[in-house]
Amino acid sequence: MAVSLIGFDSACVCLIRPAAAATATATAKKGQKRARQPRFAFMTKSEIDHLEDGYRWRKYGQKAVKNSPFPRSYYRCTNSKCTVKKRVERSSDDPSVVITTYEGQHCHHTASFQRGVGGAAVAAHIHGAAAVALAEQMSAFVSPPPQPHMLYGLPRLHPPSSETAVSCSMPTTTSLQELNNSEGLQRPGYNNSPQAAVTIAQRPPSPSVPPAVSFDKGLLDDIVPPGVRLG
DNA sequence: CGGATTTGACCCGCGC
DNA sequence: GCGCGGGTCAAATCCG
Repeated sequence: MAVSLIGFDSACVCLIRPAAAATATATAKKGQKRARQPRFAFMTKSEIDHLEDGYRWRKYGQKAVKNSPFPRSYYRCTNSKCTVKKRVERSSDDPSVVITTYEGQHCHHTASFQRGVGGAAVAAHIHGAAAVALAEQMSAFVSPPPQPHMLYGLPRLHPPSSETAVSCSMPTTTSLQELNNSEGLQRPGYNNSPQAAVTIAQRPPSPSVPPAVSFDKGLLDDIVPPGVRLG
Protein backbone atom coordinates (compact mmCIF):
# COMPACT_ATOMS: atom_id res chain seq x y z
CA MET A 1 0.00 0.00 0.00
CA ALA A 2 1.05 3.45 -0.56
CA VAL A 3 -0.64 6.71 -0.02
CA SER A 4 0.28 9.81 -1.85
CA LEU A 5 0.13 12.99 0.05
CA ILE A 6 -1.87 15.82 -1.20
CA GLY A 7 0.47 18.71 -1.29
CA PHE A 8 3.59 16.65 -1.01
CA ASP A 9 5.53 15.98 -4.10
CA SER A 10 6.77 12.53 -4.76
CA ALA A 11 5.77 11.31 -1.39
CA CYS A 12 4.72 7.77 -0.84
CA VAL A 13 3.80 6.33 2.50
CA CYS A 14 3.88 2.78 3.64
CA LEU A 15 2.58 1.75 6.98
CA ILE A 16 4.64 -0.74 8.87
CA ARG A 17 2.80 -2.91 11.29
CA PRO A 18 3.93 -2.67 14.89
CA ALA A 19 5.87 -5.91 14.93
CA ALA A 20 7.81 -4.90 11.89
CA ALA A 21 8.19 -1.41 13.19
CA ALA A 22 9.93 -2.79 16.19
CA THR A 23 12.44 -4.51 14.00
CA ALA A 24 12.70 -1.85 11.38
CA THR A 25 13.67 0.57 14.05
CA ALA A 26 15.60 0.13 17.20
CA THR A 27 14.22 -2.16 19.77
CA ALA A 28 13.28 -0.17 22.78
CA LYS A 29 15.76 -1.36 25.31
CA LYS A 30 14.99 1.39 27.70
CA GLY A 31 11.36 0.99 26.92
CA GLN A 32 11.36 -1.86 29.37
CA LYS A 33 11.91 0.60 32.10
CA ARG A 34 9.71 3.30 30.75
CA ALA A 35 6.05 2.86 30.16
CA ARG A 36 5.62 0.83 27.04
CA GLN A 37 4.16 3.07 24.42
CA PRO A 38 2.28 1.98 21.34
CA ARG A 39 4.49 2.46 18.37
CA PHE A 40 3.94 2.73 14.70
CA ALA A 41 6.33 3.22 11.86
CA PHE A 42 5.72 4.61 8.42
CA MET A 43 7.88 4.45 5.40
CA THR A 44 7.63 7.55 3.34
CA LYS A 45 9.11 8.03 -0.07
CA SER A 46 10.16 11.58 0.23
CA GLU A 47 13.05 13.92 -0.24
CA ILE A 48 12.14 15.60 3.00
CA ASP A 49 13.32 14.13 6.24
CA HIS A 50 10.85 15.71 8.52
CA LEU A 51 7.44 15.43 6.96
CA GLU A 52 4.70 17.74 8.04
CA ASP A 53 1.95 15.70 9.60
CA GLY A 54 -0.24 18.31 11.10
CA TYR A 55 1.42 18.37 14.46
CA ARG A 56 4.22 20.56 15.64
CA TRP A 57 7.39 18.81 16.70
CA ARG A 58 10.44 19.89 18.59
CA LYS A 59 13.65 18.14 17.80
CA TYR A 60 15.40 17.04 20.95
CA GLY A 61 18.11 14.79 19.70
CA GLN A 62 19.92 13.22 16.84
CA LYS A 63 22.02 10.12 16.83
CA ALA A 64 24.05 8.23 14.34
CA VAL A 65 22.61 4.80 13.88
CA LYS A 66 24.66 1.70 13.51
CA ASN A 67 24.51 0.10 10.09
CA SER A 68 23.08 3.25 8.63
CA PRO A 69 24.91 6.20 7.13
CA PHE A 70 22.00 8.44 8.05
CA PRO A 71 21.40 9.87 11.50
CA ARG A 72 18.19 9.30 13.37
CA SER A 73 16.35 12.35 14.60
CA TYR A 74 14.19 12.46 17.68
CA TYR A 75 11.17 14.70 17.90
CA ARG A 76 8.72 15.45 20.65
CA CYS A 77 5.32 17.01 20.29
CA THR A 78 5.53 20.68 21.20
CA ASN A 79 2.33 20.40 23.16
CA SER A 80 3.55 20.24 26.74
CA LYS A 81 0.69 17.97 27.71
CA CYS A 82 1.38 15.62 24.87
CA THR A 83 3.99 12.92 25.32
CA VAL A 84 4.06 11.71 21.76
CA LYS A 85 7.47 11.22 20.26
CA LYS A 86 8.64 10.31 16.85
CA ARG A 87 11.86 9.12 15.35
CA VAL A 88 12.80 9.97 11.83
CA GLU A 89 15.48 8.16 9.92
CA ARG A 90 16.32 7.33 6.38
CA SER A 91 16.41 3.79 5.22
CA SER A 92 19.94 2.63 4.68
CA ASP A 93 18.67 0.39 1.91
CA ASP A 94 16.84 3.12 0.08
CA PRO A 95 17.91 6.65 0.98
CA SER A 96 14.82 8.01 -0.64
CA VAL A 97 12.70 6.31 1.99
CA VAL A 98 12.13 8.04 5.29
CA ILE A 99 11.10 5.86 8.20
CA THR A 100 9.03 7.70 10.75
CA THR A 101 8.20 5.96 13.99
CA TYR A 102 5.50 7.39 16.19
CA GLU A 103 5.30 6.55 19.84
CA GLY A 104 2.42 7.39 22.09
CA GLN A 105 -0.86 9.10 21.58
CA HIS A 106 -1.60 12.72 21.00
CA CYS A 107 -3.90 14.18 23.61
CA HIS A 108 -4.96 16.94 21.27
CA HIS A 109 -5.94 17.45 17.70
CA THR A 110 -3.58 18.44 14.96
CA ALA A 111 -2.66 22.05 14.80
CA SER A 112 -3.62 22.25 11.17
CA PHE A 113 -6.50 19.87 10.95
CA GLN A 114 -9.19 22.43 10.62
CA ARG A 115 -7.36 24.61 8.21
CA GLY A 116 -8.50 22.64 5.24
CA VAL A 117 -7.99 19.64 3.08
CA GLY A 118 -4.26 19.69 3.44
CA GLY A 119 -4.25 18.91 7.09
CA ALA A 120 -6.81 16.23 6.66
CA ALA A 121 -4.92 14.69 3.84
CA VAL A 122 -1.80 14.70 5.90
CA ALA A 123 -3.69 13.13 8.72
CA ALA A 124 -5.08 10.66 6.28
CA HIS A 125 -1.70 9.60 5.07
CA ILE A 126 -0.82 8.75 8.58
CA HIS A 127 -3.73 6.48 9.06
CA GLY A 128 -3.86 4.54 5.89
CA ALA A 129 -7.18 2.79 5.83
CA ALA A 130 -8.70 5.49 7.90
CA ALA A 131 -7.82 7.81 5.07
CA VAL A 132 -10.52 6.40 2.93
CA ALA A 133 -13.20 7.00 5.46
CA LEU A 134 -11.74 10.33 6.25
CA ALA A 135 -11.68 11.33 2.64
CA GLU A 136 -15.29 10.43 2.28
CA GLN A 137 -16.24 12.29 5.37
CA MET A 138 -14.21 15.25 4.35
CA SER A 139 -15.89 15.28 1.01
CA ALA A 140 -19.11 16.09 2.75
CA PHE A 141 -17.98 19.53 3.77
CA VAL A 142 -14.75 20.31 2.01
CA SER A 143 -14.49 21.41 -1.54
CA PRO A 144 -12.85 20.03 -3.48
CA PRO A 145 -12.82 16.81 -1.53
CA PRO A 146 -9.71 14.69 -1.48
CA GLN A 147 -9.93 12.01 -4.06
CA PRO A 148 -9.68 8.48 -2.79
CA HIS A 149 -7.45 7.53 -5.65
CA MET A 150 -5.13 10.28 -4.53
CA LEU A 151 -5.09 8.89 -1.06
CA TYR A 152 -4.33 5.46 -2.31
CA GLY A 153 -1.82 6.93 -4.63
CA LEU A 154 -1.64 3.94 -6.88
CA PRO A 155 -0.56 5.86 -9.95
CA ARG A 156 2.43 6.98 -7.99
CA LEU A 157 2.94 3.81 -6.12
CA HIS A 158 6.55 3.10 -5.39
CA PRO A 159 7.15 -0.49 -4.49
CA PRO A 160 9.16 -0.50 -1.32
CA SER A 161 12.65 -1.39 -2.22
CA SER A 162 13.82 -1.81 1.29
CA GLU A 163 13.56 -5.11 3.01
CA THR A 164 12.16 -3.27 5.95
CA ALA A 165 9.24 -2.41 3.77
CA VAL A 166 7.12 -5.24 4.96
CA SER A 167 3.69 -6.19 3.93
CA CYS A 168 2.39 -2.74 4.65
CA SER A 169 -0.71 -4.18 6.14
CA MET A 170 -2.64 -2.45 8.81
CA PRO A 171 -2.79 -3.96 12.24
CA THR A 172 -5.94 -5.43 13.53
CA THR A 173 -7.89 -2.98 15.53
CA THR A 174 -11.47 -2.51 16.29
CA SER A 175 -11.58 0.83 14.65
CA LEU A 176 -9.86 -0.34 11.55
CA GLN A 177 -12.05 -3.36 11.27
CA GLU A 178 -14.95 -1.06 11.43
CA LEU A 179 -13.41 0.90 8.68
CA ASN A 180 -12.78 -2.20 6.68
CA ASN A 181 -16.39 -3.10 6.95
CA SER A 182 -17.52 0.35 6.12
CA GLU A 183 -18.65 1.17 2.65
CA GLY A 184 -15.64 3.37 2.32
CA LEU A 185 -13.58 0.48 1.06
CA GLN A 186 -16.33 -1.01 -0.97
CA ARG A 187 -18.01 1.81 -2.74
CA PRO A 188 -17.97 1.29 -6.47
CA GLY A 189 -16.06 3.81 -8.42
CA TYR A 190 -13.41 4.15 -5.80
CA ASN A 191 -10.14 2.51 -6.30
CA ASN A 192 -10.81 -0.95 -5.10
CA SER A 193 -7.78 -2.55 -6.57
CA PRO A 194 -6.99 -5.60 -4.50
CA GLN A 195 -3.46 -4.36 -4.29
CA ALA A 196 -4.65 -1.21 -2.66
CA ALA A 197 -7.75 -1.79 -0.68
CA VAL A 198 -7.03 -5.30 0.40
CA THR A 199 -3.54 -4.70 1.59
CA ILE A 200 -4.60 -1.66 3.45
CA ALA A 201 -7.21 -3.52 5.34
CA GLN A 202 -5.46 -6.81 5.58
CA ARG A 203 -5.06 -8.52 8.88
CA PRO A 204 -1.45 -9.12 9.66
CA PRO A 205 -0.58 -12.59 8.50
CA SER A 206 1.59 -13.40 11.42
CA PRO A 207 -0.01 -14.48 14.67
CA SER A 208 3.00 -13.08 16.41
CA VAL A 209 1.70 -9.61 15.89
CA PRO A 210 0.90 -8.23 19.30
CA PRO A 211 -2.75 -7.91 20.10
CA ALA A 212 -4.09 -4.65 18.96
CA VAL A 213 -4.34 -1.99 21.54
CA SER A 214 -6.42 1.09 21.54
CA PHE A 215 -3.47 2.85 20.08
CA ASP A 216 -4.80 3.04 16.59
CA LYS A 217 -8.07 4.23 17.75
CA GLY A 218 -6.25 6.73 19.84
CA LEU A 219 -4.37 8.08 16.92
CA LEU A 220 -7.49 8.09 14.91
CA ASP A 221 -9.15 10.03 17.63
CA ASP A 222 -6.35 12.49 17.50
CA ILE A 223 -6.71 13.27 13.89
CA VAL A 224 -10.29 12.49 13.04
CA PRO A 225 -12.71 14.41 15.20
CA PRO A 226 -15.52 12.27 16.58
CA GLY A 227 -18.04 14.07 14.50
CA VAL A 228 -16.18 13.16 11.37
CA ARG A 229 -15.48 9.53 12.03
CA LEU A 230 -17.50 6.73 10.73
CA GLY A 231 -19.63 4.81 13.16
C1' DC B 1 13.77 37.92 22.83
C1' DG B 2 11.60 33.60 22.62
C1' DG B 3 11.33 29.37 20.43
C1' DA B 4 13.64 25.86 17.69
C1' DT B 5 17.76 23.35 16.54
C1' DT B 6 22.32 21.45 17.28
C1' DT B 7 25.39 18.57 19.55
C1' DG B 8 28.25 16.50 23.08
C1' DA B 9 27.57 14.29 27.41
C1' DC B 10 25.21 11.28 30.03
C1' DC B 11 22.14 7.39 31.36
C1' DC B 12 20.52 2.86 30.94
C1' DG B 13 19.78 -1.89 29.33
C1' DC B 14 21.63 -5.72 26.97
C1' DG B 15 25.01 -9.03 25.35
C1' DC B 16 29.32 -11.09 25.88
C1' DG C 1 32.15 -6.19 34.85
C1' DC C 2 32.62 -3.93 30.68
C1' DG C 3 31.70 -2.21 26.22
C1' DC C 4 28.25 -1.05 22.94
C1' DG C 5 24.37 1.19 21.23
C1' DG C 6 19.99 3.60 21.68
C1' DG C 7 17.60 7.30 23.85
C1' DT C 8 17.50 11.66 26.45
C1' DC C 9 19.22 15.88 28.53
C1' DA C 10 20.69 20.43 28.47
C1' DA C 11 23.76 24.17 27.29
C1' DA C 12 25.03 26.63 23.30
C1' DT C 13 23.68 28.44 19.15
C1' DC C 14 20.68 29.88 15.52
C1' DC C 15 16.84 32.23 13.58
C1' DG C 16 12.65 34.85 12.79
